[in-house]
Amino acid sequence: MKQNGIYKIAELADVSIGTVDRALHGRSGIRETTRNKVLRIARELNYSPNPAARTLSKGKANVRIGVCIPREIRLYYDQVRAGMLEEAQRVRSMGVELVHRPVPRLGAGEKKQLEALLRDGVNAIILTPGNPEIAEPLIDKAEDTGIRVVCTTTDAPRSKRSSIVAVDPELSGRLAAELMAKFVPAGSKAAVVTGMLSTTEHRLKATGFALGFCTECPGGEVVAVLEAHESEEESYDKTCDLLKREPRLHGVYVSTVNCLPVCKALRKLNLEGKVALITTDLFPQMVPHLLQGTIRTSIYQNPYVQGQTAVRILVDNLLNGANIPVSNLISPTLVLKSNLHAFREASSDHLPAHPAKPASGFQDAVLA
Amino acid sequence: MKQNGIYKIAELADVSIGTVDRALHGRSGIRETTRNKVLRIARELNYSPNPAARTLSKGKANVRIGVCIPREIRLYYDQVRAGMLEEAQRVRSMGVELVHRPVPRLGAGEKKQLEALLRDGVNAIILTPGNPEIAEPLIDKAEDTGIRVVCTTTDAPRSKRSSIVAVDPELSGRLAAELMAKFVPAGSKAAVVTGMLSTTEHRLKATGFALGFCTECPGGEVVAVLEAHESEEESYDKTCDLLKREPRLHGVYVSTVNCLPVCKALRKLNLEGKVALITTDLFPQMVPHLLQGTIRTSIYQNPYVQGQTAVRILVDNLLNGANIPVSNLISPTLVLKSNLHAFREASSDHLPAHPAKPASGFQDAVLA
DNA sequence: CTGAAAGCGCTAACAA
DNA sequence: TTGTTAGCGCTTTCAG
Repeated sequence: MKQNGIYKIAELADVSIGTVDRALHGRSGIRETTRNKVLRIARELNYSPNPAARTLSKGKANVRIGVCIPREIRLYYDQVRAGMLEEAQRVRSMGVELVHRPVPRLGAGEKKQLEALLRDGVNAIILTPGNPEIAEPLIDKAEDTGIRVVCTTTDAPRSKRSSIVAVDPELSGRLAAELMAKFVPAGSKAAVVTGMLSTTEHRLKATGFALGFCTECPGGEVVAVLEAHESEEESYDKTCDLLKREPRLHGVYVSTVNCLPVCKALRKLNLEGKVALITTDLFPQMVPHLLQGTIRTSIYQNPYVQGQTAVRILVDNLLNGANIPVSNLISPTLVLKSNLHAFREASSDHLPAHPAKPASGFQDAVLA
Repeated sequence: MKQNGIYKIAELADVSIGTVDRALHGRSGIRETTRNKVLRIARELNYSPNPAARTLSKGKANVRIGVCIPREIRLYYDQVRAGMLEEAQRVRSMGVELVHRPVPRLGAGEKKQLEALLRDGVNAIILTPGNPEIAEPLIDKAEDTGIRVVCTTTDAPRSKRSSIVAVDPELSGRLAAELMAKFVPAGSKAAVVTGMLSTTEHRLKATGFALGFCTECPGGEVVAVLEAHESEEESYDKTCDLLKREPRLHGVYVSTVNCLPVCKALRKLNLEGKVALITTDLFPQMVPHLLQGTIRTSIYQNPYVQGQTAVRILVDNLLNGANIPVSNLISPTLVLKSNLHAFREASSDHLPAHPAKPASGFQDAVLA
């Protein structure tokens, strides 16, 4: 007389565990009435499967999560990937595995890679949609088949994606504005350098900054929003123009990762440290500018945590049936001179994971 | 012919799986030579046990983690606890359970509770040592028995604890100083309000601030370090004294959670907004002071993440045999007006975890 | 359509 | 001191 799980259901429904299994999984070869009876009882029992048993029984690769993100931009996506890998590693023994289908650059060929993931038969997808119009139908198709899609860093808000893991762009902009207002005198002029305002995230950062700056800086004004399309040259040229055109400019907020050309322009015009610069994210080449004060602070999007979180919520859902939070808008972190070394991107000693003392339990014996 | 895990070892060692089990777990009833042979082979095979199988076989409560932290201080420990519970919940199906042995206040009766935990036979302990001298021998005793001890928020650096999860106190102080230097004019005077300088954390925060302020603020000077011993009255009185004594004081850094008396003192002397105040952590009563600018920013220690992390590293170790990082010094986060609502302590809508769409897989059927 | 049975890798009780 | 065996809850295959 088994008293647990699937056996209990079988007993109450007066069928075999095989039939219970068929009912629970929507498999074929079962009469509708039987299925309904089993499902009803399962619900009454508040049944929830035992992930350990399932993992053990199925063997490896219970849960396959497809990942489609760019290969690299200034380390940003490397960090996202690292976060995902770490989290996947933790649950590997539970049969979770990642299936990578990277795109070379954001949005480049994501249709092909997404289609490949669907063919691969993954159970869920993590994606940075670069081209929402193209990605949306595929996202919707996946979700309609029961494949969860989580967007990260960028969003496809009009799709059926289950969740978004990203920083709140409007908040980023407002945070930048609040700080800028503390750095520059009242009545200052400020500008934004962004990618493309047609991208939702960039637009929200820009408007967040503009609104925040007006509120926080008495008499302050945002005199320009430069679209640099992630091009170093365009960014440099437009910034130089602006700096010449607006001699009373006191602050610049760069809302993309593309801040080096702006630093270069400031140096060229001998304005380093005079114009307050607030940037986005962090990579090694930014470190000297932060240390010498050209960059006052940077709004860090925590790519590592984003990757971790995306995997985590999917695993929780797939393994434990946990709900997926509709959105995971994380608050950005501020990079300053004093905490600079605490960020992975700026510290040379990657992951100082000491071997620690011999582990407990059986490991004691094995490692001894 | 089983080819995996314990069977493989048994086959190669030419013993039964029962013997392998005995060897691996240091159980009795096995000859030393046999044990060594088995262990050698296990190591050669790079054997690592299957947590799913183990969980399934052992039934519930595979891994019990003892928790000894204060019941509450301004919500801080509530957040720590929430983080621990969430993380434990995620792995409950893997047989992880928390055993709570709280103390009423930091350090109050922790000897008794720690001893109780040892009697309870927990596999690991999470602790906020309030009284390092008292806790240390017990920590050492636990570690000597193979019971991992992780300290969080506060440390017992001279004990054998396996790890510490906390913010870097020196970094907190330096960060406060760097910001203070950006808020006040050159040549300003500043002060620190702390708990007791005999506590390592408080001392490090104070010295971090002092050093940082001298470096970052040209001509700046830290004119006082007030020890308030977490007493509201003492804090208020000493702050009032200081403000009267030092009319040219431009900044105050409160390195404990005890900031309300300082706000009160500033109001009393009509200095709200004139003296830049930087605080530590966050609780609802601070919100108005942040919004109106009395508190310029607060150094948030992320108690929720600390709780999460402490449980997480122990589970990873106990379940997967992962190494325990020697230290987990997390970087503090800055609370400002714009991101205020992103913190759990300041937002009314606790955990807006939407039910999301029907889950995938079998859940579809069950929940349908 | 449904049932029976053999594992998945490990633990624990019982034999030898 | 060592071997054998019956589960743990679920999946999957093979018979009915």
